[in-house]
Amino acid sequence: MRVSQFFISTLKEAPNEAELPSHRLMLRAGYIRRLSSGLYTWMPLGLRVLRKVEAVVREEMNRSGGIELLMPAVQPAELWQETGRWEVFGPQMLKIKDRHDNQFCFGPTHEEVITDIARREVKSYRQLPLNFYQIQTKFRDEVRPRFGVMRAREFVMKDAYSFHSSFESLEQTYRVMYETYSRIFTRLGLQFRAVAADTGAIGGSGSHEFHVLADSGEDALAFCPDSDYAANVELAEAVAPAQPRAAATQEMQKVITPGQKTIEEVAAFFNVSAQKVLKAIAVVTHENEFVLLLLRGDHQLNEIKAGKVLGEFRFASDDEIRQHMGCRAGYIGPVKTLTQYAKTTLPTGEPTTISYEIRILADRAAATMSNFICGANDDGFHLTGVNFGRDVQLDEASVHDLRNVVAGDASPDGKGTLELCRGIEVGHIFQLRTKYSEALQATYLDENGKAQVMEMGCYGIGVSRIVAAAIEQNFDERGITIPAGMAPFQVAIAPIGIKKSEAVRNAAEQLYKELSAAGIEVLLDDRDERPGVMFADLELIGIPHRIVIGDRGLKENNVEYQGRRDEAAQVVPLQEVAKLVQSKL
RNA sequence: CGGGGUGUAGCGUAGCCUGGUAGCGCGCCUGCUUUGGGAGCAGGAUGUCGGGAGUUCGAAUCUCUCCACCCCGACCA
Repeated sequence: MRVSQFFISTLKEAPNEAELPSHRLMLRAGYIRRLSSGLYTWMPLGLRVLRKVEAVVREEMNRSGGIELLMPAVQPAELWQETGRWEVFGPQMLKIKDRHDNQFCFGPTHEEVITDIARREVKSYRQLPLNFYQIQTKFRDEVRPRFGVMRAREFVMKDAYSFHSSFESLEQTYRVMYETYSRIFTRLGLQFRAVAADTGAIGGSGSHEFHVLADSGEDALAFCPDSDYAANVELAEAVAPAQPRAAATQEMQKVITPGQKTIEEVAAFFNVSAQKVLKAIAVVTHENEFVLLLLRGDHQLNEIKAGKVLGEFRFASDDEIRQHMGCRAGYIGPVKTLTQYAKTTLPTGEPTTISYEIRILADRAAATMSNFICGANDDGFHLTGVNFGRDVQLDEASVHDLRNVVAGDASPDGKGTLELCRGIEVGHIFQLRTKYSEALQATYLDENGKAQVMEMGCYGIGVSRIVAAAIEQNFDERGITIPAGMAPFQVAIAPIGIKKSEAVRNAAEQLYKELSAAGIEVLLDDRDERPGVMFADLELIGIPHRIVIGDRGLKENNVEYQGRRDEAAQVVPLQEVAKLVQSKL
């Protein structure tokens, strides 16, 4: 490709809407342009990258038995009503009406459509297993689109769905997909990690996420360097401390702590570590019960874990905290120095107060604290020397895993300690089991001629997100340095003074033809720009290999080669540069 | 949706507090010079100052309102 016949549109400065390196660079390099919040045009350069990723995904899916098809992006409401997800999916789903006033949605995912295909087309166990996939545009009306194509509303996804006559068959395909995903991300040259994951809204049992490792990733991952344990922090179990609770040695005392509201302030006030301070978090369940969650001061609540114990819940408002605890949020604690009262209204309309016991749930680590500090349920006061058993009743059933694991925690598999890193979720595989096949009555006839519900798996890859994630992992101060397998072109030729020097022009043209004929994607910068402009652009857009041709070198019959990540260029005889480049590809 | 912030030319920004004909850098167009790391000189084009309403003789600037976008939280590939 000649630059003069292509379209390159780079920016010296990134629009201020972008914050993340990958987002800024994709805009600067002219990979993408924003149309509206969460909606992006893939510019010619960016589209080439996107297609590269697609090609690898498609190739590996085909290799491992995937069968490609293409489903409509627009889907009828009736199908979604059959599985009950028309309501459940909520505002994330873009709902639209046609001219006949019939309801449709722009597909956020395709379990319903593919299961409909399966129930119509698959009749016998002899046809199973099957693994259909497509690469297609999805739309999810994200609460908060951000980071460019990383979390766009419209995005390209590879979604695969497998159907089976037994759970064993599902497990087998699941393992094959796990390996296929690992191969895809390896081929793309990405540093990634597969982790056990929460199954979330899609449901089902087994599930793994594939994350591209990057500090800016939205997910925290826990892994054990000494074993193969790895899980999303959402899921990673915080095991109970090995040490039992130490005996109470201090008397409980009420201490005036004016203005000390946060854990940090209280710990500093008493000159102890946050580990000695008990964190109390007030929440309200969907049944409107006020509950106190207890954590060690240095630990953080894991809302998914708490949700598994409590069901849906929300954080209590300041008013609710005062109503139930009689003080402000910074001073609440589990010790009932006062009876708890709640203001309420009698059926007669008369205001009154009732006393009752507030339910307490403690994290495993919090439950082993002793002689600790906590709020006194009195504005401006804390209690020291507090102990469970003596000052706060806590039964076994109230102790749960409620916190996020932290680095240094024991690995749940007992084989060492956990480390944390951050990742960008680019793939997710699920064992759906029969959730959708049952709802949609996708059955087949078994060996005995009996109708059986199909087992299902589903396997997603965020194709467009991979491009952003790859850049997030591969950039420097001059621009994009993505792995060659994803780069928009493999080689760039930068001729200096192409319009002036016939020697340069001839050498560049000949090299361009030679490399192109060898099937290499070459970009010839024939713009008659100054070298600085060419170098800056070619580096920004992330071409892995560059050949510079100038009169200076040609006098000695030399050109320069420089890899995108190389420190400096090397001088190469003109005749040998094609061979050199080919050896690098 | 809750909290915070920003909207001035294609991009980045000054001006706003204290109202008085909208400025700069980059980019773009023309010409000449220049050509190994985002050139120099000369000339030029481009703004409903996010929209609307109001206050005022006069609004980018003050007030109200709507909108868009970004950031932090709950969702997910």
